[in-house]
Amino acid sequence: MVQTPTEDTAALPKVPTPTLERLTTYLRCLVDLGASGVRTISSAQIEEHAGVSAAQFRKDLSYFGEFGKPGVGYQVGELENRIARILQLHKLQPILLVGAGNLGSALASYPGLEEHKFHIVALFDTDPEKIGKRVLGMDIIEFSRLGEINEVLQARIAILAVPASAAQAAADSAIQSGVRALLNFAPTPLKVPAGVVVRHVSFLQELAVLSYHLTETEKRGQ
Amino acid sequence: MVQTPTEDTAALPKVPTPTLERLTTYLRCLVDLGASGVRTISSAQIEEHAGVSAAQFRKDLSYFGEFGKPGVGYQVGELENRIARILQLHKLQPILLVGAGNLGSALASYPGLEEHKFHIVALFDTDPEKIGKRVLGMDIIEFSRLGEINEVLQARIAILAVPASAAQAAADSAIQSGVRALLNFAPTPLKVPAGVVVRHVSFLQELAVLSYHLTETEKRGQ
DNA sequence: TAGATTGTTAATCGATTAACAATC
DNA sequence: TAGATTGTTAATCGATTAACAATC
Repeated sequence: MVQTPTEDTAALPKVPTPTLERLTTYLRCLVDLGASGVRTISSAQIEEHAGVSAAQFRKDLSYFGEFGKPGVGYQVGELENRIARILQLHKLQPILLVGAGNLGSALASYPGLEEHKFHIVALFDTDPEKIGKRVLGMDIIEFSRLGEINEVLQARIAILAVPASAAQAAADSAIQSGVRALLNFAPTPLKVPAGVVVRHVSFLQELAVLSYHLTETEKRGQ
Repeated sequence: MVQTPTEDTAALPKVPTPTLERLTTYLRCLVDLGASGVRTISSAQIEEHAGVSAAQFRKDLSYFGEFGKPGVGYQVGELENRIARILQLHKLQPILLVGAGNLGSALASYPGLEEHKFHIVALFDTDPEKIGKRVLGMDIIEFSRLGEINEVLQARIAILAVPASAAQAAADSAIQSGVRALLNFAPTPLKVPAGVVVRHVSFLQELAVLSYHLTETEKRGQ
């Protein structure tokens, strides 16, 4: 196990994305359990409450260190804090929201955003009709001013709730202004430089997958 | 390869979920290419336009039959139709929407729904303030009437855009009324009987994954 | 101490990628 | 026919599950 001199950080095993996604599930589960007075839990109890196998839960945590005591289990409060810290949910995250249509406005007022320390700090749109109108106490700002505005705000995350035709331009501007993570609600893939992370949420894609499974279950049932 | 007598259908190889998700990407790509006058495409061109490798594309299609001609490629229009058919996007799909808050209303008016033959046929909420109000020409109906209403409508897909606390009850009612596929926007896992498919969309989960990656890229960059 | 439960290693499973024979 | 490109098989990669030694 000789480390080559050029690698100065002992490359930790890369964390699988499904593991990261499950962390938020564990977190919600822990918050719930904590609220109902539970102080200690075992991986078996997580399995029951979160619907993720005990083995999977322990494996997931193992990417980040040791969290429990053999024979005892995990401290609810402590585990909650440590997972929140891993996901950076312990400190305020400023977020840009591009697109102030129906979806954008709904996302801006999504309950739980603030609770998870996500804070939408600016709202952009290209529609002159919308500029200056207010959503949740924020002015809607002309999209072309994104760069200038984010110079001050320094947000690193942007949500794109724009039509497919506008998505790439929105992404480019955001990245240009320093954004390094994009949540894309537009039904189109984005091209981004290395070092920028994109997650894509597609309402229609989800429905299509369900639609496929519908006929499958019918066939089986029939 | 002797078929046991109890298995009356030659169990087709199960289609991986990622394959189904990519089908919608191909579809969009094909629609775009078709609109710009392209008649024939190769898997290599799909790779370029859709950002999915040519090998992956061919493998994905292979679950459903043969679609192209060696040495030639695929007919854009034909492939488009066949993929739409696989996903059942060729016939109207009635959908129930439970929850007429900000998110529910935004989803109801999502552009592209109708284009993909998804049709929201009823909108439910428990809030007495909202009952009878109209969204997109539809009355908002008291949630307790879901069963009675769907007896007539016979929708098999429901979208849940309700708070976490109401999600399980909404799912139960929908399933009771004949729904077999659920798209869950509530930040909580659902318990459903076998034969019911659930897809879960979690805005906060997506943001949390991005948030994690942000610090990772910073570490690497640093 | 004995019983419980962890963290980790090894075995399994499934999806992606690469390679190529078949064929237009 | 020769060149191009498919559909499929085999090799690789990565994630999940199972098993268990370590330990509270």
